[in-house]
Amino acid sequence: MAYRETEKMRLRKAEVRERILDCALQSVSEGGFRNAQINQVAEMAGVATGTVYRHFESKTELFAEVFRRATEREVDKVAEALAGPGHAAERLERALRQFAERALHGPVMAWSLIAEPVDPRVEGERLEYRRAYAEHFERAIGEGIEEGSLPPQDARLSATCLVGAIAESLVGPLSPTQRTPTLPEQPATLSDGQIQTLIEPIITFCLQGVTGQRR
Amino acid sequence: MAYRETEKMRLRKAEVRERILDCALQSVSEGGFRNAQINQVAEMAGVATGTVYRHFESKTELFAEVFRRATEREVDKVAEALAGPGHAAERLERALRQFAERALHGPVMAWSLIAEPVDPRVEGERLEYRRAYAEHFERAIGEGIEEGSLPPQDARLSATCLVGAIAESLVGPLSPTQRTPTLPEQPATLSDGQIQTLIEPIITFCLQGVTGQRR
DNA sequence: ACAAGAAGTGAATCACTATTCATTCTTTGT
DNA sequence: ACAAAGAATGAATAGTGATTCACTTCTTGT
Repeated sequence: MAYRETEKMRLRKAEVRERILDCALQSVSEGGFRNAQINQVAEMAGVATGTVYRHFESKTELFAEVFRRATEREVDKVAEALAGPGHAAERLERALRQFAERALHGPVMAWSLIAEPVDPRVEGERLEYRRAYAEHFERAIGEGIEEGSLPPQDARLSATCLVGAIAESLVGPLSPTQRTPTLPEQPATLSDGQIQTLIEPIITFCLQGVTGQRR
Repeated sequence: MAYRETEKMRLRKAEVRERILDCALQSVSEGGFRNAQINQVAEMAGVATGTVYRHFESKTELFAEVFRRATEREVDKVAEALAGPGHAAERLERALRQFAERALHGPVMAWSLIAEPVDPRVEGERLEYRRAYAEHFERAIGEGIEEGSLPPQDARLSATCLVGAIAESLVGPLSPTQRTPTLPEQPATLSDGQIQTLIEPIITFCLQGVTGQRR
């Protein structure tokens, strides 16, 4: 009995795992899930193909985790915006803005998270991701109803509609300009001005949907 | 010079093509795009694998056409609902109801059209499909603004939000219950009562979004 | 009835990559 | 320094299902 896993090794393994995850994330944020390959990720991370399998069950599992991670960042931002001061409607507005602005600034990743065709296992993560958003929105709406700043409504459905409305209106602007399928996904970069013009009517629609009040 | 394509042959070919298309459509409506295979479709249609390729460039092309077809039916229904009598808001309501009810009654196909991960070529069709809906809605909203029954707004964005909101709120109810990936997609069948309960708040949100009026 | 041209056939092939695993390299405790 | 236990390697493999194509069958005009 000679080798016993030591702290040093545990750390090193964790580092490698982390590096693989980072590289996979980067790969996705550059070319989407479609163009992300294990060999390529392994090379980026400076490890052999097989090593990836020492750390992740399968490609799917790896990318599911990548998705989860990228997602958490985004959801956290929205949660943060919702946690700030103000009435429910104001907080929702901040959160929706946050969501849209971030998406439009990192179009490839956003598109991958929102709309890219992915394998079912990853699609499962996407459902959770959307549900996570919806839950945050739902809570805020629920609070709004309680404090009387929002009319009574099915908070869950409204929240879902919010997520759908905003995601859908971003899909067009985000979707990679159609090209030769072999070329990497092409992000549609937008100016800040364009971004604002796009966001305003979306926010209006969403808030009206929730408040039932013209704005 | 002996064989000259004749009307009879043209018809027969068209029939075969049609049959293949029908079978592919049925295959999708039973198991989604994921589980649709060329061999299987060929068998269903009573032709050899190769024959499929005589009528369609590739699997992708075949299923893109399947998607287009299924889609046209749905879009037509919505267009019909929008074409009826009444103010813009009433017509929109009818159309949204139509959309949601149909989707919830044919959940596998609806899920395939709305949310199933599909290959990029087919995804392209999906974008068009969603755009087609959005265009119809956009027109109705535009008319509403003109006739003064709806407040001024960016009709296109509002329309997009409508599509997103309704599609998103249907994804949950439609999405196949997670099971062994090899088993066919499992539709979540809903009672008429459940369907109505689900639809009501969605409609409310959507109409409020468009009208800015509590209902 | 014949030959030319198409359409149909389906077993064999191909393409694509995720995954494996026999081998080599590292780490650890004695 | 040694042996035991992992960890890493990456070339080879495997699984999947789309696609091909040499051959057969059918249609048509003469």
